[in-house]
Amino acid sequence: MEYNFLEIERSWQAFWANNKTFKVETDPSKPKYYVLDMFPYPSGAGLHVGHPLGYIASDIYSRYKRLKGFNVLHPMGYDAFGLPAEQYAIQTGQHPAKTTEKNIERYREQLDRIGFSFDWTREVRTCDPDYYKWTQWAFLEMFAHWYNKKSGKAEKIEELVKVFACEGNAGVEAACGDTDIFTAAQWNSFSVEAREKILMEYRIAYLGETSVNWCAALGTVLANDEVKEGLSVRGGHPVEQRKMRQWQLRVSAYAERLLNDLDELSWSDSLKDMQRNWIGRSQGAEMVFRVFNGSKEYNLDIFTTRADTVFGATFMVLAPESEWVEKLTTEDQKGAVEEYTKYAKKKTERERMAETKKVTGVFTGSYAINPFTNEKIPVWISEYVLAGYGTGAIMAVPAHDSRDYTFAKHFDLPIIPLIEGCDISQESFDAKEGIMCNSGFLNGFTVKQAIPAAIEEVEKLGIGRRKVNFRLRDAIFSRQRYWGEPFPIYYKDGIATPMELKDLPLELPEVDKFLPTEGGEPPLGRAENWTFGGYPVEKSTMPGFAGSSAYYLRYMDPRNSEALVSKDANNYWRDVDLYIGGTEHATGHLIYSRFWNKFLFDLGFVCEKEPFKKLINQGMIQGRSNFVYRVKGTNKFVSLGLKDKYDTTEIHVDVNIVSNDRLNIDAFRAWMPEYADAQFELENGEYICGWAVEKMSKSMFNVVNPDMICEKYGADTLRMYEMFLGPLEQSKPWDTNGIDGVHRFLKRFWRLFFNKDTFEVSNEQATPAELKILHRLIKKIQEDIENFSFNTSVSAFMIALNELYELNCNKKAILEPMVILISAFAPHIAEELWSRLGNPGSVSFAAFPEYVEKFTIEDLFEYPVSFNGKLRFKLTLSILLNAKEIEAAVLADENTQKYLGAGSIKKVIVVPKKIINIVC
RNA sequence: GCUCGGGUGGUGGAAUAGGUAGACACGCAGGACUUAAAAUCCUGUGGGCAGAAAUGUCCGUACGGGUUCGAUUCCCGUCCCGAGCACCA
Repeated sequence: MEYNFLEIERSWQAFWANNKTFKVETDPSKPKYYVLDMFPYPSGAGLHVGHPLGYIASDIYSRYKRLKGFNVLHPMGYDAFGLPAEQYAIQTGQHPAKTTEKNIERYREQLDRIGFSFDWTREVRTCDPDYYKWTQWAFLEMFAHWYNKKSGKAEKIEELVKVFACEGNAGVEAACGDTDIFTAAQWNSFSVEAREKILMEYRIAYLGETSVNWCAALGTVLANDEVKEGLSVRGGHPVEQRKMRQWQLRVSAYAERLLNDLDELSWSDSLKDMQRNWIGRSQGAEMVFRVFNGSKEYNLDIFTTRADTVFGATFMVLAPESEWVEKLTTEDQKGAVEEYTKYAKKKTERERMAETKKVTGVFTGSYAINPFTNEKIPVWISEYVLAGYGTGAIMAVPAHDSRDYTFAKHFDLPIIPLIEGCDISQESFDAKEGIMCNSGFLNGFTVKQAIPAAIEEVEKLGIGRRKVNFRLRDAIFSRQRYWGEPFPIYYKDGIATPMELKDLPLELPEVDKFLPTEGGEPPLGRAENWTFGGYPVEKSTMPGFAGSSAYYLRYMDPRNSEALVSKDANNYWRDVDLYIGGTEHATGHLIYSRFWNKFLFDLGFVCEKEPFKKLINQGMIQGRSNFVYRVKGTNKFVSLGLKDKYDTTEIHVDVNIVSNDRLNIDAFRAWMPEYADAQFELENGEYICGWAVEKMSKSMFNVVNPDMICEKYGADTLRMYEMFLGPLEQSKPWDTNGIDGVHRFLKRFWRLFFNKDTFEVSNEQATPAELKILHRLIKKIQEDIENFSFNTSVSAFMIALNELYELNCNKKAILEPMVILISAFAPHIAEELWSRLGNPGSVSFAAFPEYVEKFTIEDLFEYPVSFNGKLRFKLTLSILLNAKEIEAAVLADENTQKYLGAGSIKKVIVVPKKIINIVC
């Protein structure tokens, strides 16, 4: 009987849907396991064959865990707010909710065809008011809390207010913005506005002036991870720096915890490194320099990691945006400085990056005193100093910092070497090694000794202190867009006032157009009566990462109208055991989500301090493009092997009309009108196409649609082939060419259960040889799945099948366990065979077959290799026997004795896992 | 520039607490079945040399060294490819 995959897959998908096979409930009697995919943004283009890779892997793992007796939570939903839908709405006038709904429908159809074991009763959509109610709620909680550095967690702002009223803020150690010190008496005398202004500096969600990535084409600000090389990730529009008053999240308060807690996570080292790099902890010192502009004196703070090099600080540099620029610019220099700051301001991020080598700067006219040498040193301004890092000002040590070096050379400033024997004639000496010189009390110290010694001295002199700085900035949380979560904030007499939980969700209002208003306000400015209690409501919306930051919590209890997640549900499901998704979220979603979780953890709403215990990054699936070669100036196409004989143009051709790199000529002629009368020069009667690996995209004509693969080969083939393609975490091109092999395997597997057209399996007992095949497979599949080495498990299935064919084995005792094993990979065919074997219900909850070592010692000696009196045996199976048993077995083995000569063995050394050494 | 990965047949890739390199699959070649096609099955397939053949032999895991009885695997250096960060003081 034919393997009718279309019929089998259709009927079992219906079975799963009708029986809600994969619906889960909290069940304290069973261990939980939570497998999560990064939910997709439903784009209009639908899924291509690369998208499901991670979903297939997570589905295999989920199914495996179910077989192992776990209560598996495996949900799916949609990250439905986003720019493309809004851009599309601007162009067509269609409401983004409508296009999003349509796209979701298409995604669902495509996903359903692949046979995933999602619990769809838990589906969430970030654009659903019942969902974003809790996004807004979390924001309100952040608004109502501040970060106490003493207790190391978020605390209620009301408590802070009480402290202010009793003691002022001098004793408060908070992660906060710039605030002056005030006493209790002062606080109590402040106006409501003044108090609110101060509190805003403490809130975890706060409104503040900041330099943002402004994208004029999109009319909105973007997060750093939404900008790549000065262009917006979505759309590729230019992005510039601008100062704006925006909602922000005080992510930086959590920098230390975000960094430290990485250690306990089972994430790849490269991903952890990316986050460490992004958080960017650096240890050093903050130091005060006396500066004077001729009339007035100030204390200027700088940050350095090289306090040991103070003796070589021959000038200072301010960032052009620094507030110090105004204070320190003298009359003489005013014109030059203004010109320079204007120049620096109008430069876009992109231009700055392109010109990193160019040295620019201007002298302020002011001087500072080097606190160690007491020398008078000039204060300059240059764009190579960043306003957002440290204090926006540095002490420049040209001898030992390459940036300071180029600057000093360019403007002819003095360079003093501080390390014995270092050569600074061509470049600076940046390495932290060597013996100090020209450095007063530090002379003779190694650099490693000098750094702490210098900081100690600085602290002793009272001109500075130890300081840790982070690169991680607060997250900018406002977007001047329509299609996002509205802020539950209104402005009462100009004061940002939170709504209450009972007022949520604050739903998106209808607008006539999705463009900014003529007055430059965000699209919500078009909403009629966008007020709350008569007061105007915040007009910006939340960014894309808002809705995705806590969705894994919502899945635990998706229909709860009282809380984001109930205590019970959270205490049962706790955290995500396995998270699979792309590496592109390393510094965006995966940081914000961890921050969000930690915040809710501080407040006691969630019980785990980290959301994602284990994380796997699936590789990207690239496209494999095909080419035809047109002879220039003609409509003649020559096959790959002949193209060098002509002057040809390489033209992309739709991969769907090419098979095994052979062009379907009729389909090509029908593909585009201009090729209707194309001429061909063939090789051996065929047109061979060239190929290359490129990004999968419409313009390269290399997009392969999973629906098409399911139609032609079936979902089970698609699933197994995607895994067979190569290691999960590696990027690799999609190549439909190899899919026949996997499809053939499934057909052969199917036939094993049939005698001609009748389903027929033998009830005979299995032989040891057959059992060996089965148990080796069980062991291999189990190990492979746990190591996420799915490509080698597909191979293992193929090998086992070949061996069973050789033995002509169709015994139920062997085949039934194999059906269970394969059900994680190819669930449809497994269900069908499972039911034909006479089992009721779904194979999904069968027990994973148990591996039993049933083999004799003879099995161990397949490959003797001798060398220098040592004899080694490679074992095909790992040994559960202990060393003594093996030694006895080797000594008793006839073949070994014969091979080596009786009595010649002196010692048997067992190396774990693979090798036995026999010393003669 | 810094950080992290990775270089194995015509192709995707197996094999690393050092031990038969190239499993499995694609492709290709030959064959069987067929009026034909599809499907299916069988055989061969890293390279060189010798041989009618079985087979033998040498070379082969980016390149050059090293450790070792033995290196795709470990160490040092070089080259190339990919990813991330990029004036972070």
